[in-house]
Amino acid sequence: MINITLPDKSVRQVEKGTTAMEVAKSISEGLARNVLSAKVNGEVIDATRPINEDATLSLLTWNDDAGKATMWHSSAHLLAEAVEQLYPGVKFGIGPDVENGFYYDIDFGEYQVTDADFKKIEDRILALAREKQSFKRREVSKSEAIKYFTEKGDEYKIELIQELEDGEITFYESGTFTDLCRGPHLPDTGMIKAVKLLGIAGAYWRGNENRKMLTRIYGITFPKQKELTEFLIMLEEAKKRDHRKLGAELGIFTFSQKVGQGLPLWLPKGAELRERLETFLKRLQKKMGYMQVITPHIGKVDLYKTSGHYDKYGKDSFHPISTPIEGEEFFLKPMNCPHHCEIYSSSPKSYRDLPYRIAEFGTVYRYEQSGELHGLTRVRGFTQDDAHIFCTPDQLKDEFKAVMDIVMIIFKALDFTDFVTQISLRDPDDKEKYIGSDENWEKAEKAIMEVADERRLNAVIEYGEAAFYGPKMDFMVKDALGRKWQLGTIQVDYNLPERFALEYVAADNEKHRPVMIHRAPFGSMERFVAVLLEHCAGKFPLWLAPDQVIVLPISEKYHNYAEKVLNLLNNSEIRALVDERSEKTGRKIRDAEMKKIPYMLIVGEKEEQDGTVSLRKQGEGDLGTYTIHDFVKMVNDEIDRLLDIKI
RNA sequence: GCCAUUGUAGCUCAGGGGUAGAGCACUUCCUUGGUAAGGAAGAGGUCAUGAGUUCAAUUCUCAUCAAUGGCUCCA
Repeated sequence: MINITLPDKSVRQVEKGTTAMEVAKSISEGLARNVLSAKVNGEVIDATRPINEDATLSLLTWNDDAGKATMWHSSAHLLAEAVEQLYPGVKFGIGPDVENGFYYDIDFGEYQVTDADFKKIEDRILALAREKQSFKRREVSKSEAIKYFTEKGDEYKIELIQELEDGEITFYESGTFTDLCRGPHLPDTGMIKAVKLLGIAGAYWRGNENRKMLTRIYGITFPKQKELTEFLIMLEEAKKRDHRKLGAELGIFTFSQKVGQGLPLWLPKGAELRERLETFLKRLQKKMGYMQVITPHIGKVDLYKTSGHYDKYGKDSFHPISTPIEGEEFFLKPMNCPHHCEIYSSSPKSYRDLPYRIAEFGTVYRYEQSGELHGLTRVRGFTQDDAHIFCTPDQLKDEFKAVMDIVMIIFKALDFTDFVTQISLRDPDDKEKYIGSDENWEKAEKAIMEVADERRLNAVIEYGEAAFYGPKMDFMVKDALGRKWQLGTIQVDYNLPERFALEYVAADNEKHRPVMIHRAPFGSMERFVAVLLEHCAGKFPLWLAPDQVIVLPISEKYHNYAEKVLNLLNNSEIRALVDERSEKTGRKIRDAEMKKIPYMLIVGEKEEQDGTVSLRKQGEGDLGTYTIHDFVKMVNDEIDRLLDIKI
């Protein structure tokens, strides 16, 4: 007998070799019907696998992320089985579950699949699911595994097997399809009731752009048709929040084929919005001891040879600009740091001058691959809310923390509560990608890890994601479709100070090397505005809204009064306008609602007589009558509350 | 950069080898109306660009440019 501990801490004694499914059945048949897989001693396994030792057990259902993952992983196998039946001779890469569904990478050979094939494949998947195929797990030897796929003629699987240890290889067989797979899988495929293939894409085999591109089919499945319908509605809703759509509708930005790919044009309302964000950050930075600087958009090629950017990115970047002088070349600046290093070294520095914090909304240009460009989130010309802090090694951690404070203040002011902190370190197996000594890297990485520790941050650590000159702490926020974007970034750098031979005179009257922090709390104005648009679905917080108030006169007779209200609002620095079209009130309200203007003031005979306004809030409706004075105070209070920032 | 899809009015889209259509938006007129669409008329397109096939191309073919979904990349 063995002891099974359930999540409620209750313990059950069962026969050795009992499966999670059997435990579920002993609790209730209903539960058993919903079990997708099981977590046994922390490891997710098939619910049908025997448990042979004392264990903690959680039964996983559709309500658990790991349960969903099991369902989607099994769905990937079904996709493969369906494809293999419909298109004999195809070869398979890998087919895992992902955050929202699953995919399978498939080599279709000569056949060119398109989404016109989807219906046929979906129907076959559902038919196979209805067969209630069970997944048979079996351990195979390496030679046996290679033999199977050699006979089948699937070189991708053979390549995968060759990298595995003999003794750890398992196959799962369901219906007519057998796959190299670790599992786990569903008890049977009958639980898959709804399927939708979401898209088709090329994907390099093993993520290597020098290898063959396979066809990746993305899909998602659900235990109920209704959930699929809801998922599809959710996708439609997300599209409405797309910053590219909202940006056009609200007059924030546009692109022009003539100006060029990835080069955003900021429209008046967008430019004003950006200015408000910049002013907000500038004020904050001033309080925190930063000084604004301004540097040119180009610099001599030598500058970037010194910094290392030329060697690293020169070939794949905008090429240098030549001049009438033979051999003279300038680079469009891809970074502000080299310029800022030169500002630092423009005069001798004493330890009393440190930390030396210089900030600039610096516009930079990077030749991103054409396929990478994406709305405002990935562009070729953008403005970083950049700053560089030059400090002594002793000051590093406090300075780093102060920058984290700025990021948190910004995220709080804009209600970004759902973000991930990521610590990006060097890839220990590929040090060639980075500049600088091991010693410098170790110091820098240690500093970031310690700060994260002291702040009790629940950070994700990613190896190989560091900048080429130093490790970073990044703050990632999701867009409407759940894609993650890096916004804020803080980087510790011992290397550029060395390359630029930066120094300060310390108390010991000797020359020392400062440490440098690169930081951009917004990341870039472009990406930040994009994520902000999606985050608030175009309904900006009052202090940022391009138009805060619209005055809606009931008829032409009240235009004079409307103008008077407008003047009073403008005098109080409230951004307002009057809708003087000869339309009915209902129409004016609808249009203002669609434009997402936060407040509507309806004025007619009653209001003119009393010197009041009838207030309506976007998305909420009628709020009653206010005096103009009270309304102005209310707006100002709301803005103060939103910007109530403690430093 | 790679794979796939797409490009018709400001926007959303229909159409199709014989040089174009709807709704919304826009302009003008009528209407002066109290909390999410009042009525009428009008204007607006080199059908992304360039080449080819054809008596004839916006429609077919190719190339280019751009967009979309992924892959790779992201200082």
